[in-house]
Amino acid sequence: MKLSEGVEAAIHCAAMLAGVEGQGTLPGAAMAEAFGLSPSYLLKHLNALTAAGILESVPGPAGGYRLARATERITLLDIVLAIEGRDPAFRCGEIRQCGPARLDASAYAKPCGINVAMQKAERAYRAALAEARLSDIVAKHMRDADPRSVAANRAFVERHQRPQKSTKQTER
Amino acid sequence: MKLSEGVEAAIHCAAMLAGVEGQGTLPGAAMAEAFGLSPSYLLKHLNALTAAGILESVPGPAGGYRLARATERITLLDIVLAIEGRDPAFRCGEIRQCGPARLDASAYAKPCGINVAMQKAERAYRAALAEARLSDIVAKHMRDADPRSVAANRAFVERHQRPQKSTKQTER
DNA sequence: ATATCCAGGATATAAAATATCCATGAATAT
DNA sequence: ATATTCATGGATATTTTATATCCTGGATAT
Ligand code: FES
Ligand code: FES
Repeated sequence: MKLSEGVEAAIHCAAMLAGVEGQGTLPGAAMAEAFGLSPSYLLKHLNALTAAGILESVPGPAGGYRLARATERITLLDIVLAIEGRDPAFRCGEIRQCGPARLDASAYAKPCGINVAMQKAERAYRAALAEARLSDIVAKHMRDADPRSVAANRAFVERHQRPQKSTKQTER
Repeated sequence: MKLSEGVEAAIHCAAMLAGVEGQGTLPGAAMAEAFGLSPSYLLKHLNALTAAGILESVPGPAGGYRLARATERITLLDIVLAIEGRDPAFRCGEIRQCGPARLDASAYAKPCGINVAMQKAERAYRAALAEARLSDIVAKHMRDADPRSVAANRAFVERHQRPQKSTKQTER
């Protein structure tokens, strides 16, 4: 049981994107630099977040990433599932019927008790993650973290964000 | 996030060992055969369970494994931690301070909010696993599972279990 | 003494995570 | 329209981890 490092990176990026104004975007390379990560690899995770509908991507110059919906409607569970996949951590391999004395299939109709106990625990895990909204994370950071840190973060997005200018704004 | 297959094997073995009578033991090779697993690899996991104090091992002929304590005092959490290790699934890599604009260390004194949210979810997961006692698993199996299956399991341990005879019993 | 079983280390293979590179395509300026 | 710039997405390499096997040594009952 081990979560990939990409999960941490993805959450940090989402939290940072929460700081851009309006429809502005933030290039992936900038976020990679901000956290000292390899850009090429981070893009893969950002890609996964985009595919999951958590982020939106804007190609071309002045492009980048932005959040696809409000921070109140993005949870840590959304991000974790997007990066780690939606499969449960424990998977019943049905090894109970892999022995030499295999019975008729009807004897294994009911799901095994081990699996239900494991899935119950995993539901508790996911429920806890679903309670953690991105808005809570950023709010708590603003309130509790060191002022120098929040100022530095704000300055960083201020410097790298790219306001979406022409078409999209006039369309609205 | 993915649990190793060894976890399922370990739980099944523990449940099977719950069926042996008294101080009797069950050889690891027999359990490997019962679940269609590679014996050499299963021994590694059983070894981990022994090191964690969940099982006891008896060398020599008439040797094997037995539970180290009552089924009421063995939880799925015990087994999962023994196989997967005690480290948390999510580890804060402190990438917030890996960027180019690293501040003074005092700015990162407080633990980051992302980590606390993740650890909170993991505590919920472990708490749920700690609620699941091995005695519950076997009781539920006896009650709900197909009668043919429980009979086959009982017959299997009956055939392979090895009663501990001489010294240990006379000592007591 | 012999046969059986576990413990542990060394080793080999398979799978997955991590990291890098290049081709494609979109927006802007000329 | 065309060329240029930039980011995305897919394809590819490298590293780490999990899985599986093998062998030696120690312990115990027959
Ligand atoms: S048969 Fe093993 S967990 Fe379901
Ligand atoms: S700094 Fe990234 S999770 Fe703590």
